[in-house]
Amino acid sequence: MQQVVDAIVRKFSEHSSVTDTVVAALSKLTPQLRALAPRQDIVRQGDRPTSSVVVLSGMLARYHTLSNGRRQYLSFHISGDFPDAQALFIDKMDHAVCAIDEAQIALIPHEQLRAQLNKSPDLMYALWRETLIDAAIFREAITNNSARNPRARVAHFLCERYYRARASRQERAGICSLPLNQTQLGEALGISVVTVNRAVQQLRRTKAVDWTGHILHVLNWKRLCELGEFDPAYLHLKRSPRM
Amino acid sequence: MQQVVDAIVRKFSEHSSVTDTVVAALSKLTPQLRALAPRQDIVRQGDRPTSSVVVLSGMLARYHTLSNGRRQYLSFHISGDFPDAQALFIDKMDHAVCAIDEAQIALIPHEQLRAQLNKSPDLMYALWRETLIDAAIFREAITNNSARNPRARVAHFLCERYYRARASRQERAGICSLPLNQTQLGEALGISVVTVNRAVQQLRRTKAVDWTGHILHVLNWKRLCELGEFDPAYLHLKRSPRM
DNA sequence: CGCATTCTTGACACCAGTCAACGTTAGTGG
DNA sequence: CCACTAACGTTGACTGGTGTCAAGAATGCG
Repeated sequence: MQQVVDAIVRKFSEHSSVTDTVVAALSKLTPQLRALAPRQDIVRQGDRPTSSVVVLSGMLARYHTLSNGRRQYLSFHISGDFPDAQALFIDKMDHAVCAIDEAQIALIPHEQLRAQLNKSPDLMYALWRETLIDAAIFREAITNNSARNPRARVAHFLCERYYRARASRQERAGICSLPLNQTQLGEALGISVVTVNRAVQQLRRTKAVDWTGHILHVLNWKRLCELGEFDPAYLHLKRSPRM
Repeated sequence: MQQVVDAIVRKFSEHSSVTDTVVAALSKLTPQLRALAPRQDIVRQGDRPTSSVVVLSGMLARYHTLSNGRRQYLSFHISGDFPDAQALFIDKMDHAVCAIDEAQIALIPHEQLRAQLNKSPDLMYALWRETLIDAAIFREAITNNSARNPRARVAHFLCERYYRARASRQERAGICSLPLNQTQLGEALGISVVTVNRAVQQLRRTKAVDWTGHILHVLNWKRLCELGEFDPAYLHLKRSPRM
């Protein structure tokens, strides 16, 4: 269970001051651990979850399913993230949550979490802030998918992934795990696989970044930021990680 | 001031149970009223606001400014909306807020609002829920701007505007105010003005909807929903308005 | 009435989607 | 260890949708 508290504390520390009372409140939780297989759904559109998911390892994603069956990925989540925090206050899921690769998660019953939120306002503010930053990331995705060409779109996406991985201090410098395939990236960015492929190759040629076999190599962070017009302000971290 | 409480109560009632204690807490606020001219900014990217905006009348919008100067509209807001609620818990604005047409707003000092949130958990949950629904709308915008063709994109946008206007019970059936021009709609949906124009004309030909001169006429709601693949579930309203 | 803004239209170029084939990689079982 | 397979990445040819540009029509406001 310590593992769960640690993941949440580390994540919350990125944007909030985590006091002892917050840690104490989190320690009262008795989450249930669970392993997910690649592509396994943990929450479906229309569900009314009674527990909140916390990612411990691996990557989870949220997605919409369109009437033609197409899938639109909305966000990707790593250790410490709450991909369905909203379900605490909104009954019905308007999107689904699935695992991208093998993932470990914790399930916290809503009742338990609500009880601790009521006892610790700081915990409540931290989780609220978490959901607000989530919204900021969605806004940036609107802009990215609406106003940038495919190359910039992919570059921006890679910037965000790498920056958030660095912020979580789980990865070595210059490298981060990115267990997606190009089809899925296309479904996130609103472009076809072929276009993703050509954009990735263009980026490789710039020597700013390489992405092969689930590992992202950042070779020239500054240049990659320029290519993606990336400004991390929208992530609202207390301090920038060393890049 | 009653006007401000009314607008907020009406809006919160759409998704939450507004108890007497919530109304009492809201009545303690002493907001400052302000009129905005069309296109006037009220919050700029990078600002650290000390008050929250509540829309009383007219339409406000949030937008990103890109490095090339282009503008990406992120959302549009009407009476009762809190377009910068996030600033209560996130210092620095990652986007700007402006008026679309002539608008009346109320400014509530953060300190005051925070004090009342602490006194009334129900108020806090209602505002939190408000921000969560906001996020759901952003997610839908990602999908709309990434996965639908221009005609469906415009149709979906019109559906959302009309549905939210009906939910606010401020407009007559069949009609709602939409004080945008086609250029702005293009900047919201990630398509060019010319493409917006052609999509609007296609929609007119379907006899499902007409949009001329800042007034949206919905002629065939069911057909419009089909054209826009619109399902209002993501708005998370307690009860659907009569359409 | 005159001007500014917005809407509308057509011509044209090009980017990105689709389709289809092929290459590559990784995992599986014999 | 190799053969087989499935998933994924890559490429080219082609098409069509969407952006850009530019001009003209309509609308609204002073």
